[in-house]
Parts: sequence; C-alpha cells; structure tokens
Amino acid sequence: MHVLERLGKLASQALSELDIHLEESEVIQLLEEPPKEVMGDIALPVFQIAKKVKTSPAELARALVEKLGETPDPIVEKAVNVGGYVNFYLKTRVLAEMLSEALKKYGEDYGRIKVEKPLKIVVEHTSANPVHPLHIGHARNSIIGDTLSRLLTWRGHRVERRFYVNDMGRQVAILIYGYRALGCPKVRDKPDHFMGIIYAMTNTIIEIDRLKTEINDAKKSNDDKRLKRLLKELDEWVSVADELRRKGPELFDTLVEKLRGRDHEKELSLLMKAYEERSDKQLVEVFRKVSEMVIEGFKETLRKVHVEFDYWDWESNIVWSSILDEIVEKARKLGKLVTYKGAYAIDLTSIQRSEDLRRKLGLPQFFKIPPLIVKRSDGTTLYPIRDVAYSIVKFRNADKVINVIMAEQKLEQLQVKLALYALGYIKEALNLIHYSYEIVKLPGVKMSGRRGRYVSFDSVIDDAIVRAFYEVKKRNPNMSEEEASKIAKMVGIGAIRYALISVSAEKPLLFDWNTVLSFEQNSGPYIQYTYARARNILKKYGKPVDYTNLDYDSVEEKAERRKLVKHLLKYPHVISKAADTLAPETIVDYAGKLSETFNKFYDTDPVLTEKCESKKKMKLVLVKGTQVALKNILSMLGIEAPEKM
RNA sequence: GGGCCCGUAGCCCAGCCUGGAUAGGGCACCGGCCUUCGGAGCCGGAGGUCCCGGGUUCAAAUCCCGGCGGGCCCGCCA
Repeated sequence: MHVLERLGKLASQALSELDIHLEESEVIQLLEEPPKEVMGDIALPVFQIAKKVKTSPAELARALVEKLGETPDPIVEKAVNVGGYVNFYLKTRVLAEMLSEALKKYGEDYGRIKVEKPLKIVVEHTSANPVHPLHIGHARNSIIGDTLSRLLTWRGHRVERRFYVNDMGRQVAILIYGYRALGCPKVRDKPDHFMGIIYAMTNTIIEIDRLKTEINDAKKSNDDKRLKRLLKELDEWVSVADELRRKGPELFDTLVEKLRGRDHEKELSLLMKAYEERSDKQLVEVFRKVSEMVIEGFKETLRKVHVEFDYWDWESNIVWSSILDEIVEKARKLGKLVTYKGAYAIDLTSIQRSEDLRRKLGLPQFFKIPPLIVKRSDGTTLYPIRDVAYSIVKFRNADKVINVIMAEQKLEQLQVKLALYALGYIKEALNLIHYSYEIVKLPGVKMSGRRGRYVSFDSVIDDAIVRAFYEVKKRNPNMSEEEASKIAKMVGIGAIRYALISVSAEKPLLFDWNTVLSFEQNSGPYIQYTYARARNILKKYGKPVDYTNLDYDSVEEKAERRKLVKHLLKYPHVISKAADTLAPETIVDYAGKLSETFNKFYDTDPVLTEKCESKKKMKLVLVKGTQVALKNILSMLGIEAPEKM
C-alpha cells in the first residue's frame, strides 16, 4: 500500500473515533508535504475539518495526535501537532524498504503507472504553413506537442501524432506565384530555407505594389492621415526588401522583373481557385511538389530534435473529399445554414444562449461569436470550416483530440468547437482540447515569416550543438572527434528541448541564447550530467544491483539519503499527474530537484568506497533509483541520456 | 468598444486551479571546496512593497471586485 493511502486510512480512523466522519479519499486530498524537512514527511492541515465541526484547529490537532498515539502504526514513527497541522514522521526504514521492493519488482520500468482505461488520443501539433523553415516559435509548439505525446504514451494511452499540412491558403499560393514566376528554379540549399526566401521576397514585392497603389489613391483623395500611415508602412517594407535582396540579389531582381505590372491579387485568387477545383493538373502538381519539398525540410529539422509524426494530413485532401459538402448539407438539414454578409454561414447564435453550454465549452460569459462563414462568394472554402471538417476526421478513430496551437487562435478554436456542437458533434466538441501556448519572444526583434525575419529552428540547433561540442572537448581533450560530436548533439538538443518545455505554456517565452544554451543547473545538460554520474557508479560497480540484505536503517544516517528515498518514492505519482493534467513543465521541475538532491548525496557520501557491504548495497539502490527515474524522465522529454559527457 | 492571457529579487522562472507554517529555484554578483565514484558539480553570502487599492476569511502571492502596466484576439486571411 502506498504511503498516502496508508496515512489517509489512519487519519480517517482516528477522526472517526473523535466522531468526525470523513472518507479516506477526502483525507488524502488534504495531505501535503511540509515546507521544511524538519517539520516531518507528510502533513495533515486540520483547518477545514475544524471549521466543519466548530472546534479550534489547535484543539483538533492535539486530540487527533493523541488518538493516533494510542495505536502504533508500522510506518509512522510519530505524529505531532504544530499550530493546526498534524505532522507525520515516517519510519525511514520502511520508506527505504518500499523503494527497494518497488525497484526490485519493476526494474527499468519503475514509476510507470498505466491508466486503467487507455484512450485513443490524437495530438496535432506544429502544423506550420509549408512556406518557410520552422522557426523558434514553431519549435516551442513541436516540443510541447511531442512531449505531451510521450507523456500520454508512457501513461498507456494510444497516441497518434498528426501534422496538418496547410497547403490551401493564400500563403502557399504566394509562394507558388513567385516560384513559377522564377521558372520553377532548382532548389539550392535546404528546401524549406530556399522556399522561405522566395516566399518572403514574393510577399514583400506584393505588399510594396499594393501600398504604392493605395498611396496613389490617398494622394488623389487628399487623405493626409492615411497617406502618412501608408508611407510609413511602405518604408518598413522597403527596408524588408533591402534585407531580402542582400540574401539573394539575383533571385530578388529576377522576381521583381517577372512580377512587374501584374495584377497580383487576381492571379493569386485564380491560383487558389484552380488548386481547390483541381482544374489545372500541372498546377496541382506544382503545389504538391513545392509543399512536399518544404515538408521534407521540416522533417529533417524535426528528426534532429527527435520529433516524429504518424500522419501528415493534407488540407487539400479534406477539401477535395466530400466531407465539406456533407457538413454544409448537415447544417442545412438542421436549419443552421444562414446567410451572413451575403455568404453561406453556420449559425452559432442560438446555441450560445445556453448558460450551461457556455460553461461546458469554456466560453467567456458575455462574449459573442459570429456565424462561421462556409464559403467565399467565389465558391471557395475558408479555413475555419476546413478546420471543423478536419476535427471530424481526427475524431473518426479517437476519444480525445489535443490541438497544440498558439494562444492568438483561441477565439477561432472556440468557434470550431461551437460549430461542431451546433452540427450535432457533441462528443467531439466536448473532447476537443485546444492546448494553447504563448509565443516565443526575441528581444528587440518581431519575428515574421512573411518578412523573412526569423531565427530558424535549424540555426538554433546548429548553434547549440557547436557550443556543446566546445564544452565536451574542453572537458575531454582526448576524446575522438566522432564521439565528441555524438555527445555534443545529445547535449545541445537536451538544452533546447529543456529550455522550450520548462516555462509553462501560457507564458510568453523570452528567447535568450544564454538561457537556451545554458548547460548549468536548471538545464537539460544538468539532468543529463546527473544521469551520467549515476550511470557511472553503477558501471564501475560492474554487477547488477543486489536487493538482498540491505541495511535499510542506514538511510537514517545522512539527510541526503533519506531525501533521495522520498524523492524517488514520489516519482511515479509526479509523472502520472503531469500526464493526466497535461503539465509537462512539472516533470522538468521534479527532475531538477531530484538531480540536485542526488548531486548533494554524490558529493558527500561515496558509494563504491563504502566498507560495509549492506550499507553499500543500500546506497546502490539509491543510485539505481535515480538512474532509472532520470532515464525515463529524459526519454519523456525527448532528451537522450548519455553515459559519458 | 468587448473578450482572453500575463505581472513574484537586477534578469529568467516555480508556487495560484484546491487559501494555511519564516514566499522557492536558476542566471548574474561576492566568498569557499579538486590526493576520495566525473568541478556541466557542491557549500556559504547578499538580493523581495509577491503591480496598486479595496473586499471575503481566524488566515490572501493564492479567492472576489476595481484600477494600472504589458501581450494577444474580435476578416469572404491562414
């Protein structure tokens, strides 16, 4: 039986003897860890209970401790009352034994508590537009999505990782427009980077032309205020153009020449329509080919940081299938199809009236969401409705869908949810989770794919690895280049993944090279280093850990030993909770604390030179526990566990 | 105009959901520790109006109301 359950039962019994009746589970809910070691191992605050039965907390705690004292418990050393708390001190020997038994029984799998009813869960993440390389903002999305997937898998769920290839928007059309104007040039460089430049250049030229037209209008109508604003905007785009031209003068000049005098908007609209209607076979091929090349670039980047997908879902496939028509038909039958601003739309107003529903779907209380427009007047579809369709597709074989999407799309995601509900997809609406995260901020720079201004994920990865290589070499001058670079990859990527997951998702993440490339405490490499230390001891010991004749009492001798035991006993629950509450950042926090405790133990309490065999074996159990826990945690974080670094 | 998120040390963050014991870390700064399993480490020091003002409570960083500051969203864009 686990410690908390044991204490819950004990306290609940003692309470009932005082004629206070509380469920064990309620008592367990109240149990907490005291802020300081000296205050005991587990505390029961009695304030709430005291209020219920109208006694003073101090009085109740005293009575409770007295009752608890009457029947000695096998795991409780003593219980004392301190100002409204009952503090339990647990028997060190029992804790040590529990840990040893669990490790002996589960081995490398220690800490894995599988859910009773596994769910099929879709995690959709990254889903960047295939028009430029992944940048550091997408990186946060990928790492969050991938870590969530790993956690849920560890917990026993069946997870499907999906990437939504957004190939039907205006952005891809812009890229294709420029790419074709250039005569479909051969790809030099990594394809996503190459296409990213063409995209940004094309977009910039289009923007500048648009602004010039608007400026002429403003001049004619003597609208000074508008003119001033437009000129300022033009100024900014011209400097963007300068930046881009410097990256590829020939490419840029050719593009300017080829696009001169053309009606961009008209051509873009024709491109989009033709792709959606599949009216031009060759054009469809170009769209597909270009998108695929960029996606290949994505895959290469993501592989480096150990992110893989099970499915790549093309938006175009959804549009070309019959599902959109089915949705429209369904809306019509349900009487939800209305005209809004002259276009077909799905009505969402009626269902927004239900207070109960608003709460269930997480809608802000007084916020109004407009009808969801289904089709443009030219007959082509819009993104939100395609997203509704995609949600239905994802749910075909899933109990729950988690979409990792940036916070600025919150309202749009709510609209999708509401539309699903309105169309009768109740289960889908209720099990659709928008896992929202804030942007990555770069000091001084506003990142923008449309302007070609971004720190690419590739460059961050490369820099981290170079820096790590230097650190590895500094510490191991005689190590071969090959081995050093292998380790540098593990360390560099460990630093990045850790940095991107350790800040809670709802906070903007300030991208600071010093933090991301930090290899010190509170970093991925710190955890890896701790792991390598633990691993090293076991390796030097040379034999499997022997769980017989352990000196459990010796754990009492040093504070750090006892602390390690407690941390390691907590580990299975920390991980389970992190998975169940979708809070990956909490396991980072735990890993840091465990590592810190282990390092203190390591510094002050030698294992291999321990003379007494039964004490040595006990210490080895602690080392083994740390090694197993850290290895599993690192794997959940998608970080490799090096044996040497 | 309406809505959502954030505000904790010079800097970056944890704690807030579920109120409770002197508010925790890391970076940077100052001072120590390599003849013992790896110093990417360990020990010590200094550093705080938990944005402000009310309220609820025996008790508020935490809950409620009102401000202030920052970010984001409200398109026949995606």
